[in-house]
Amino acid sequence: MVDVKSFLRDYATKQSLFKNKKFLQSNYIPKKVPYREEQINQIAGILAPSLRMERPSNLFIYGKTGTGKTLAVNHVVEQIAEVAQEKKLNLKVVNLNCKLKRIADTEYRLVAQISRELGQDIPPTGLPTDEVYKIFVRHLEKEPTLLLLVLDEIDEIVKNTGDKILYNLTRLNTELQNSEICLIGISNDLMFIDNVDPRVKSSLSEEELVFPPYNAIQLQKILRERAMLTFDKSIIGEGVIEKCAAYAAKEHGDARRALELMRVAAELAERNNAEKITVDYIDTAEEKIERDRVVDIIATQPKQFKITLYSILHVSDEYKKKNSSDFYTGDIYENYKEYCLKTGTKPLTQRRVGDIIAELDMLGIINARVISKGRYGRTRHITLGIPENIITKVTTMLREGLGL
DNA sequence: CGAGATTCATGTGAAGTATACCTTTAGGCTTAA
DNA sequence: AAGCCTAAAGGTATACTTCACATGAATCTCGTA
Repeated sequence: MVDVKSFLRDYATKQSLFKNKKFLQSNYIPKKVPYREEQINQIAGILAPSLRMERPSNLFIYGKTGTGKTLAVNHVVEQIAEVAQEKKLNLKVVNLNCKLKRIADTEYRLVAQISRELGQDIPPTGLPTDEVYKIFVRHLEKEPTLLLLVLDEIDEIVKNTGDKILYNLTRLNTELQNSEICLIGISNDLMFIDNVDPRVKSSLSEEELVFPPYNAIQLQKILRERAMLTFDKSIIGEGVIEKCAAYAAKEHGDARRALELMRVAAELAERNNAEKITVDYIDTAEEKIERDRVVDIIATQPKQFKITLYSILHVSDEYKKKNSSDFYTGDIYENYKEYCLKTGTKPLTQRRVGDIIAELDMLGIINARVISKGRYGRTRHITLGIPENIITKVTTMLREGLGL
C-alpha cells in the first residue's frame, strides 16, 4: 500500500462485498421485525390512543440487550409519528438513552436534554432542577401537545440518582393543563422495577411487556434475512450465519450483537480483498468488536479515570512479572500518585480513586470485588476485565494520551 | 482447642468545599429627543 | 429619559474532599478440657 492513489483507485473500481450496507447497521429499522410481531401489535395497541390525542397508558418494557425492545418501540413510535403528521396532530416523540454519559445521566441533565430535543435550550448547569422542570413544562404548555417520552435503559439513571426522578416524571402529568406526557420506559434489568417506590411503580407500569431472548434458530433466520438484503448470496461462506447466531445465542440471544458480528466480519473480509466471507473472519470480528468497544469506552473517559486505569495496567503487569497476581486499592493508589506527579496532575484522594475504581468496574474494563483479608483488612481485589491481546494496545493508547 | 475479642486496610455514607456556570440586578455609559 | 452593556451578587449542579464510622474474616487471647 505504498501508493495511496493507486490503492484508492483500486478501491473505487473494486466491486464491494456489500450490496447495501445500511441493512446491517445498528440504526436501521426494518419494515418487518421477525418474532416480535406480537409485541409490536401490543405496543401499537397501547399507544394507539395517542392518535386521538388521548394519553395512552404509561408503558414499561423489559428484556435483555438485543432482544428488540428499542427496535420494536422505535418501529411503532415512528409510524405513529408519521400518521400523526398526516393528520396534523401535535404529537411529539422524544427518544433518549439514559445511559449516555454527560447527556442524560442525571435528573437535571435528562430533563434539560428532553427540553433541548423539543427545541428549548437549557444551560448545562447553573439552574435549580425544579426550575428546569418549570421551563420544560412552560415550553410544553405553549400549545397542547401529546408527548411520547421514550426512556431507554431507564434502570441506569435510577441506579445513579435514585427513583425520585421517576416520581417527578409521573407527577408531571397532573401539573400539565394543555399537554400530556406518556412515558415509555425500557429496561435491561428485569429486577429493576421491584426496587422502586410502589406508588411510582403502579403509575409507571400501567402496562408491562416482556421481551424474551431470541433463540439460535430465530437468530439465524433474522441474520439470513438481513444478509440477503446486504450481500449477494454467493458471498456468504458456509456456516457463517450459523456461527454468528451461535455466538450471539451464547450471549442470551443478543441480535444486535449477531448483526454487528456479521457486518464487521464482512468489513474485514472486504479489507482483505476476500471474495467470500468465511468463518475465520467471524473470530477476528469478535476480537475487533471487543477491542473497539473497550477503546471507545476508555477514550471517552476523563483524565483521572485514564490515569487510574493506566496505574492498574501497570501494577498488574509488574505483579505478573513477580508471579503474584493479586493487587488491591492501596497498591493502585500509590502507583496512581506517581503518575499524577509525572503528568503534573493534581492527585485525587484515595476515597475518590476508590470510587473511580468502582466505576471502571461498572464499565466492565476491570473486575473489582470487595474482599476481606481478615487480619489484613478489607479492600477491593482487582483483576483486569479485558482480554490479553487488547491490553498492549490500550496501554500504548493511554500512555500517548497522557503524555507519558 | 474453641469462643469471643481484636485488628487492619479500606469500604462507605454524609456533609462540606471548589469550580464552573446560570440569572438577576444595579450602576454607569451612550444615545436620541 | 430610555436603552444598552458590564460587573457584582446570589444561586445551582457536579466533582471532589474531609470526616467519621462500618466491615468482616484472619489472628490473637484466654478460659477450659
